[in-house]
Amino acid sequence: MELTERKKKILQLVVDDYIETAQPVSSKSITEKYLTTISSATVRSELSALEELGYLYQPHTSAGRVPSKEAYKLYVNELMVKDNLSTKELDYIEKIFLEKTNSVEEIIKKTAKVISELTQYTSLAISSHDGQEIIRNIKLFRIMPESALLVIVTDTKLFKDAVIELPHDLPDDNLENANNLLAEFFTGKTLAEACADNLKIDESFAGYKAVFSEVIGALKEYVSRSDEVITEGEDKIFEHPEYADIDKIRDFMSVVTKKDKVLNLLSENRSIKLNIKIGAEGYEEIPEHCSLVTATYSANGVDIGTYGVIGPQRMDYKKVVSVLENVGKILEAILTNR
Amino acid sequence: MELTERKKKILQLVVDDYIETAQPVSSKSITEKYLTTISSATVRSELSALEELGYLYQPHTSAGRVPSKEAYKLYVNELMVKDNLSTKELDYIEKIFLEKTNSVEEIIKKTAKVISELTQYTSLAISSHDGQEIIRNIKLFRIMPESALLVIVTDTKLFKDAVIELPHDLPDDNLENANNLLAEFFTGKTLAEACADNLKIDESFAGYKAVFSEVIGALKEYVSRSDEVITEGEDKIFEHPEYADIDKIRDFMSVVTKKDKVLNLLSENRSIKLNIKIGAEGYEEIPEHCSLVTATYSANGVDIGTYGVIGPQRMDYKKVVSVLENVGKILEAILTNR
DNA sequence: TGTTAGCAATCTTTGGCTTTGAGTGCTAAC
DNA sequence: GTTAGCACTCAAAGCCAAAGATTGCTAACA
Repeated sequence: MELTERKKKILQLVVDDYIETAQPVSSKSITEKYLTTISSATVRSELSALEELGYLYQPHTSAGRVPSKEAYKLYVNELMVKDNLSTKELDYIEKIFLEKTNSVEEIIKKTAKVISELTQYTSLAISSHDGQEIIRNIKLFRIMPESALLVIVTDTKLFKDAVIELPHDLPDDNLENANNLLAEFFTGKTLAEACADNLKIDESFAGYKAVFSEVIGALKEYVSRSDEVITEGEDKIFEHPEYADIDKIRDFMSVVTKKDKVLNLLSENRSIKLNIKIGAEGYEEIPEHCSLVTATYSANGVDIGTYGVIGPQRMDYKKVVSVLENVGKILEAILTNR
Repeated sequence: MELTERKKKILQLVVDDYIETAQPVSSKSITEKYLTTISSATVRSELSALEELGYLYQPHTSAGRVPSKEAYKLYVNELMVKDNLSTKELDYIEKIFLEKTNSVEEIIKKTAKVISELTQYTSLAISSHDGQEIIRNIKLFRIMPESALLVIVTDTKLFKDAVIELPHDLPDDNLENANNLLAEFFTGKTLAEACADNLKIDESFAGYKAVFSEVIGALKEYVSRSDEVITEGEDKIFEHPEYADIDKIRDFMSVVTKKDKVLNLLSENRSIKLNIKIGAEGYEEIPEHCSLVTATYSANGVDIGTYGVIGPQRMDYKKVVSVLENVGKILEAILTNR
């Protein structure tokens, strides 16, 4: 059977209506609200055909139709008409990002908040690195006799710090020397280069070999792992009628309250610009009744974070995609220009 | 009417049983499980008296008794027998805290995690300062032409950092000078002294007045506000049968997922060693059906954080209090000794 | 051949009614 | 003061009927 234009149109209407109302869509409501020129009997036969094609199903015989996962997939790929954000919304995004923001953490927190507020869904965020950030400044700062704070500033103008161990009783003068060598050695290199395994540690660094290996360890840790995992608006899920079911809420919360699960979810889509997962799709972290939309943002060609929206399968995809795209555009513009 | 010893005993049994089973306690179950020497009719008349005194109530006529808020209050003050933690539990706490931990953030995260895992309730945590920490080291580190990272190390051996603005085009040499002056001026002072308003900025600092006022601003911010708010085990609430009700879960989540609310809750009890709130008790942040137990820990006479456990009114108070006390003891011992 | 009106069939939802069982309060006896 | 016995109360569960929504099917129509 062929998917005629009219079938597509009706499918789109069903999906849109179901996303809006959370109620199975009847042939009658289609003809009353949208296609007033044809009869409900005609729509009925189309719906019945769409059901046979696997795009719709009925919760029970005397109910309207509900979109299947296949329908949502077709919808996000072909059928949906992206929302245009209001100028109010766009201004809001700009206002937030024009405020001074220096650390990786702050950027991620802010972005997660903006996304959750505009979409009215739960947002997830991790910092992400492809290792292509160039080190602009790197320095150790003693905080205890045997440990130091390593501060790294990269060309995204965001900084990151980590605590490292110092060799036993390293005098302050030597720390100064070590700092000079660190600066000389690492400044201008990308993070990836800085922690490459074949790095030649020059003879002159011999005395600070221990320090260097600690620093490289910290850099590797920074590049390979996101320690910042943020979730915002976890309680937004309660607004959706299909989550009147306590077990679904529990499923949902057992993901969004666990940093390691959120990290896994976002990491796996780190390299993908925009990704839409409808239902679990094999990921054990996503409950079957949920959908996840993720986006990775970058500035100056360098990844700065992966963000996601998690919510019911009946998610307002057109709104979510528009918000993610617009937030990305504005954030990237602001971080690139400064 | 008098609260005889037998009435107290029966009340204790009712509370213990209700905490364990989450079911209204019947006269029959009391005589079967605990007081096998007296008849259920006798217990019934005692229960009826306890109800008249306001300690118990019946969900409906043909149900057993449930403790009132008054009963829980009496229970935590007089009746409960504190749990002894197993050596396994105590070893677990020690093991966690013996790992190297340097930043304020890490300590708080770890402690919140330990408390949640041992109590099986949701834990809340904020960093807290009474301003009595002595500054051991303070330094600025340039991260951009016009901003610097301020790193402060105090005698609790934990560090904290903040980004501050630098005056326009401050040369590196001057930053070095400023650092020397900062060290000279602030080292040895308590945080409270450091941000006292009547601080005399000496003539010789004149050139760095702007830097100093930024630094003092950051110190004030650090002392007055907790920016670190941690929650752990938000999904533990689902384990409790009285939270099969979606509205209660929603109430609960709307508190524990909002950092500002958690901050308010814990801040108000920051100065209190151990505090038990049963029901809202006038705090709009606490749902009426919840209880909150908080504790503030300190090392070397300096506050290091306020922690809380939030859960159903039917909370295992004896376990929670024991865990909070033991975690406090071990944490304080470890932070004091090092 | 596609569209439509009409109608029986299906199945959820709601409300009321009954039964069952747990637990109490009261009374009278010890 | 304690206890056995018993009537009373009320929630919970099961059952049934009525109401309402929506479909699929059929036959007629353009």
